[in-house]
Amino acid sequence: MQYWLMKTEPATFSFDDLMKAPKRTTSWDGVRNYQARNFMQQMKVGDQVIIYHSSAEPPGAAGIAEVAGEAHPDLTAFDAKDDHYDPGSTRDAPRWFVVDVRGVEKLERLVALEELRGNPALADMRLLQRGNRLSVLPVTAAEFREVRAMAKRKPR
DNA sequence: GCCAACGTTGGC
DNA sequence: GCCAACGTTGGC
Repeated sequence: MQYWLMKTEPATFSFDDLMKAPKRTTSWDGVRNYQARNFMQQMKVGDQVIIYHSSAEPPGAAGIAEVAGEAHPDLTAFDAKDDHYDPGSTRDAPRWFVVDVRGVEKLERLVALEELRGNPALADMRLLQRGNRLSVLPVTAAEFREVRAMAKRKPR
């Protein structure tokens, strides 16, 4: 089993939106970055995912999800009217993929980015590396456990 | 293959 | 709204 972190802007699609979705599941569409795509293609059913709220006040880890369906073509790339349309992706040769993500549980509290940065146990977390902009990132098992543990403790 | 211009992400 | 840190595009 592997662990991941996926970013979303809660103003567009929040963790609560995921929990309210049919079967608490949604296709994670719109990823248009090759490195992020490659990570999604590595995901297996049952992999655990931290859902992270970006461009939020405050930004931080909001909830836990799991991979419910492995990579398959992102249909929004074929739709000329969609914001994420890419004429370079065709049904014969899809360029972009989604995974299906199922909400598992909301964290007891949002663990803010600032607090993640302040935790020495997370010093190597990829999310916190300078200049990181990837919307899909691997997380180690230890980092995953630590973020969950932080949500159960009082904020510092 | 180089690299300047441009677009995007995302924290602040 | 600003801007650093990217990734992408396209001329050459």
